[in-house]
Amino acid sequence: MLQSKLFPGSLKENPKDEKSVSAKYLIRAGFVDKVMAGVYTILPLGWRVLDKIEDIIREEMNAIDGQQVFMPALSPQENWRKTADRLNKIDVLFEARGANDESRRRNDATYVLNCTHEDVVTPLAKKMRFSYKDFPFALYQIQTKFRNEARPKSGILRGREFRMKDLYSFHRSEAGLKKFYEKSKVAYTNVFNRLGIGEETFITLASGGDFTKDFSHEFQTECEAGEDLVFKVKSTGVCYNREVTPSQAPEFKSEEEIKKMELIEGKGIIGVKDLVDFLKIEIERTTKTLVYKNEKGEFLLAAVRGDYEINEEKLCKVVRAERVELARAEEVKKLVGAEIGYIGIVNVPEKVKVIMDDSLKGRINFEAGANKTNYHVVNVNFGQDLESPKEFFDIKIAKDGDLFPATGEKYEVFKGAEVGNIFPLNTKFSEAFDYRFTDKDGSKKIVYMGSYGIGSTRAMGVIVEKLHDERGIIWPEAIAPFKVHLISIGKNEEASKLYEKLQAEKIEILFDDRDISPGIKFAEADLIGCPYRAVISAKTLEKGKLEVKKRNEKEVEFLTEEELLKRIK
RNA sequence: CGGGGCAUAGUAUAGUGGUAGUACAUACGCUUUGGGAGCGUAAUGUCUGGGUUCGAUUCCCGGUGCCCCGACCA
Repeated sequence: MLQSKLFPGSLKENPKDEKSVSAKYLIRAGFVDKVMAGVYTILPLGWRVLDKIEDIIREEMNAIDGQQVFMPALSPQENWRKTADRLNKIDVLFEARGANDESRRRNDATYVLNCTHEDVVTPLAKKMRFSYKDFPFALYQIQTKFRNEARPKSGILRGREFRMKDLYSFHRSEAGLKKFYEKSKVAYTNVFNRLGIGEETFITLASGGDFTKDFSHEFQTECEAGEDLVFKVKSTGVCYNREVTPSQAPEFKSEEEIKKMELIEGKGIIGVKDLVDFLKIEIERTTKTLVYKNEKGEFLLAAVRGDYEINEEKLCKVVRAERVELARAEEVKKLVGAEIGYIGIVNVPEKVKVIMDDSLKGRINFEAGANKTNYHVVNVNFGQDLESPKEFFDIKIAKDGDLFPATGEKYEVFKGAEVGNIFPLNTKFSEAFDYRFTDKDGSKKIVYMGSYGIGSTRAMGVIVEKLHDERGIIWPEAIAPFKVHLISIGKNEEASKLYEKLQAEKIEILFDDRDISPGIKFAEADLIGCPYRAVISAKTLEKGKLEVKKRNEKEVEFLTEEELLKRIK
């Protein structure tokens, strides 16, 4: 490719307002162009990279017998109503309909812009495959997804429209699903290794969300621009996403006499921060108590140490509830007789269930709401002012500094960017679409499914986040837009010859044939980040050699054309 | 979803109730060629709808969009 012909060709101004390195470099070097928040055009340079990333993904999916298909971006609303009314529940779902009167006169239907394809692939599979002989099988596609994100961020790391590989597997049994699920982990590991981010990408246990009660597994790349917090158990290497991290609070120790409980008026003192300032005590001494309601309308109190937050998903598991939500102000008042803000774990009405987090355990002389409007109590002690509960639970959101309960070791905590995720869907979608197969004995059995995603555009962004220096991007050879960036300094004729020669050898080469100052050429070559830079100038021609430099090395070498060819082939 | 800010040339910005300026980029000419070159010339403009006004790019209201912080993110 001649750089004089490359679109757009010249450098963009350094984009202001872009905080993430990947957005800055990818925009400035002309890999992508921002159309609006979270929506990007992939430009020729970017497409060359993305195409290679997706080829690698494709090869690994084919290796586990995935068959590629291409499903539509639009789908009928009806499909999305079948699964627990996902049409109304998925808060990132877009719809599409005629944009003007004339268009709507022709066809006034409203469609869903797919944000994932379980709701399309399940009816497809159901139409085609229904004998036990047909299983297992897996379909995948690489496609544009649409998600109405509240806040797109960091360039292509999180967009409203992005490309994703999604694979769906279908099995006769849970065991079959499990087996394939493990195979998919290996395939994913291969993908990220080949993309050059394998060493910093960790399989991370995460919530299955609405999809499944089991854990799902995320592939998290350690990355400052990432949006997830990953907790790693150093002794075993197991990683947890913050949302599911088992957490034990570091003990809050205070060697002191047990004091008498004291009622303190603190009108308008609501919230942990107020309390800390007002009572002049450590935050660990305060107690955060919230009133929840489960799906049956039963109330319960949940309490954590003041420096923690409650993890509602953990709370659900502890009380075996489908879901919990915060009780409304009037409900709280009716239940414990005090306004929100003064709720505590002392003087709790008999009938109300209290779930205490283990961060409360072992404290002496602590604070709590008095369950009396405008009052708090201090110097509260288990055994003296309230019964010590039979059991403490883990219902808090983990934070940096927490310990892994099983071994007591401190977690290593880092920010991660989720480049892939895999879900054991089990029978969620097959039940919803009534997808069953006929087994050997003629009986109808439910199909087990899994879903497996890799965001290819996000992966491209994460790779740049990981592989760059102060001058620009450093692409791994496997996905670089070109292998060689040839630069001529005043000697275009000689360079043209070499360019044609290398092209004939099927080397991917970008030739900077522009008549501009060498400084620009060097700076731009560093920014674009091809693995090899070759320079032809009066100086090199004198030696009869080329100056060759690898992007990730400092030293230059002088090689003959043949030596260069040998090196890069 | 909550809070804050912004909208002027391709880009980044200045300024004004009456004629809109600068830089970079672009085009042309001359010079220049190993780490983001110099001089000269030229072309290019106020997001959208309404209101106030003799007159609005400027003031007011709505819309749209963008940015930042937080919540959310199967």
